[in-house]
Formats: sequence, structure tokens, C-alpha cells
Amino acid sequence: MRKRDQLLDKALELFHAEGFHATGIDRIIAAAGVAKMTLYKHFRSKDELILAVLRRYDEKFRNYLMQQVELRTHEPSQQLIALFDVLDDWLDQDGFYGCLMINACAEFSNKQMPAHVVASEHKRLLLLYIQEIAEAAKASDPPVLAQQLGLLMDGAIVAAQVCGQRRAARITHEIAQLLIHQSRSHPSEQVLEPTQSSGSDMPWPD
Amino acid sequence: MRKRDQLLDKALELFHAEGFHATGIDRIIAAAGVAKMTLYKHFRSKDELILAVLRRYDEKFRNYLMQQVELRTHEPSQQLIALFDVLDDWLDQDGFYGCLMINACAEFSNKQMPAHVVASEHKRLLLLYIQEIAEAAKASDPPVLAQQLGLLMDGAIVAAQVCGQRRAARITHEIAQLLIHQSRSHPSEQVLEPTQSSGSDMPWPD
DNA sequence: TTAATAGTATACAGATCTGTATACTTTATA
DNA sequence: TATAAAGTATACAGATCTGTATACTATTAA
Repeated sequence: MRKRDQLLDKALELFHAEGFHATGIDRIIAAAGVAKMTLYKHFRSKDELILAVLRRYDEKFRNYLMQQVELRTHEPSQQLIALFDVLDDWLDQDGFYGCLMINACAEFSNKQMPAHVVASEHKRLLLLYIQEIAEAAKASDPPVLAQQLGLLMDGAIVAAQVCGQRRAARITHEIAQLLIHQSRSHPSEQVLEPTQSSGSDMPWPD
Repeated sequence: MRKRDQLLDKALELFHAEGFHATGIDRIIAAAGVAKMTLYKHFRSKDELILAVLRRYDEKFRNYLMQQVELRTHEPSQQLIALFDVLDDWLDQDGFYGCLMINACAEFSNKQMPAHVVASEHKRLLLLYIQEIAEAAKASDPPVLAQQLGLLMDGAIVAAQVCGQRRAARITHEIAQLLIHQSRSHPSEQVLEPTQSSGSDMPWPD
């Protein structure tokens, strides 16, 4: 099973750096130093390899995040902040190609595609993890705070990927502090009226 | 030049819904009802078609956003909020496939690739637009507020695309109000210490 | 009306891509 | 050492993809 791991590692690297459709089977087996037949003995098809890669990424990423957070502090409300310090380290790496799951959803856009389902589940588990910390930190509304913080993280990831803003997490760090502070001081949030919708006057045509 | 527009429209639609690499030339000309040679008389290559599509999207999207904002209110600080109401309408559409520019960066990950450059420029122009509103709204630090709000928008886009959270913009609506209020009441922001970095103990290996 | 321009239809070259067939070799295990 | 499992090398089928060649037909404008 060593060859299988080599394949998954190299496939992850290539899919992440160059995309799923743009990366051919031949590139992967060459990088992994493995025969083509070996790949097809471990995985029925490229699609199945992609799914296995995504599951591996999910596992690696969440473990990395949890371990890094735990390594910095054990105080829940501080852990919420630590999320953004870990994010800061990640976005600042040289070969940063965004979140593989977000990238997967760009290429497998139909929500029923297996890759999209795995990506969606990945984000759900991440939010669940953040929510657990928020509960431990006695936030007033842990699910909402988790969604807010998760959204900030994705925003920073995109800013770093698209605009090369390696320090995008710093921006979110401040906002996160504000939200966490607010969530611990105010038991309920106020909802304000949105400006009126324009209806069908100017539909975004796409 | 009518055929050229048909090509661009259909290419935009297909690239957005199915991805750039996954969409072949033949699919595009069939959808546009145009001969293959016509495509290659208007565009040197598929890559050039992609660039033209991205530029068209940039133009369409920013015009749409500006017109929608202007249509809702003329008061600058209210316009900052209106950004998120427009976003809310957009994310709630049935055929929502994320931001084409973010998707392009997922497939053309190298920052020097022309498509990536166009996408980066698109986000820069968006931030500039938000910054101008922030200035008119007398925000304490318009560039920072613009970055914060832009980041929120991208976060909501990703949440809607990956997790199908059609109402993700509602989450950002609240945060935006908080940030705008803070930016108008506090002339300078306080910077807090980040938790210490772990250095090379646990590098995210990708 | 004539001449230039824009578009069409078809076929095809050449590359690349996924996946398979087959016969062989290495490695691990009992 | 004998046997099963894992891996290799090569060739290839068949599909698909980008881009071109060529000869034809509308359309438009002088």
C-alpha cells in the first residue's frame, strides 16, 4: 500500500497546483514513479482517484488545523482567535493554491457531483469544529458565530489566492475579535431591515 | 459582430456552469449556433476566448453591482450596506455557480497566467469601487474597510457555492453593519498580539 | 452590380486523454 | 523454497480536443 500513498500524495499536489481537469493521469504516475496499471489497480477511474484525494485532503487539513490550534492555547475563546493565526501561517506559504475543496467546487459545479458533495461535507465538518469551540467559549449563539468565522476564513483564502494578499488573514483576525467579543457580551443580535430589492428590473444575467 | 457576442455569451454561460477545461470548443459553437471557423476568425485560440469572456464578465458584473447599488440608495453609508443586499439577491439565484473570477483562479492557479491576472485585476477594481463609497461615507480608513467588506463578500460567495448556503449574504450583512458602524465611530483601530507561531513544527504539507 | 466581408460546412491533422490487454518481474509470505 | 500478491512495461483502442485547410454561400457596401 506504499504505492497507493505515493499516488495519493502526488495526485493531491498536482490537482492542487494545476487543477483536476488540467492534470492528466500520465503526469500523476510519472510524478509518483508508478506504473499506470498500478494506479488502475488501486482506483477504478480518475474520478475515484479524485474522490480519494479529496477525502485525504479533508482528513489532513482538519487534523492540521486542530493540532495547530491545540498547540497554541487551550482556552476556548483564545482558540477561536488562534484559528486565524493558523490561517495566517497557511496563506503565507509560497506554494499556496487556495483551498482544494473550493477549487474542486469550481470544476465540479453541479451540487450533486460526488466531488462537490465531499467538499460541502468538508466545510460542514469544519464549521462543526468551530461551533464546538464556540460552545466551550460560551458564545451566545455558537452556530451563528461558527458560520461567521468560517465565512471570514473562506474570504481570506480567496483574497490570498486571487489577489495574492498573503496577509489577508490579518484583516480577518481583527474582525474575528470583534465578533467573538460581541458574541460573548450580547446574548442576542439585532436584525436590521435590508434595503428594498429591485425585483426583476435588473437580473444578473448568468 | 453579432456572432461574436453570441459566442461570448454562450462561452460565458458554459465556462461558468461547467468550468474552463471541461468545456470544449465544440460545445460552445453548438450552443452559440455558429461555425467553428467563425470562432477562430474572432479569437486566435481558446485561451484568447477565455480572456475575452473574463473581461466581459468583469465589465458586466461591476456594472450590475454599481447600478443595483445606485438603484437602492444614494446615501454612501447606506450604499455600503446595499452591497450586501445585492449580493443576497445574486447568491439566491437558481443557477448560481460562484464567482467566475474565483473559479478561473482555481483552474489557472499560476499567478502569472493571463486569466489569473485578469481575475486579480477584477477584484482590485471592485475593492477600489467599495473604497470610493467608503470615502464618501467618511469611513476612518476607507482602504481597510473596503478590504474587510470585499473579504466578506467573497466569503459569502464561497459559502453559497460550496455549501449551498443561499442566504450566506445575510450573515455578512450583520457583520458589515458592525464594521461600518465601527469605522465611523472609531478613528483608529487597535491591533492585538497574535498567538505565537509554531514555526516549522507542523508545516501544512502541500 | 460588383467586390469585399462575414459566415458556413466538412473533413482532417495531430495531440492528448482515459482506460485496457497482456506478458513479465519483483516482493512478501507461508 | 513455493506461491500468491503487488507492481511493471509496452502497446494500443477509442474518444475527445484544439486548430487548420478548403471550397462554398450570404451579406453588405461602394
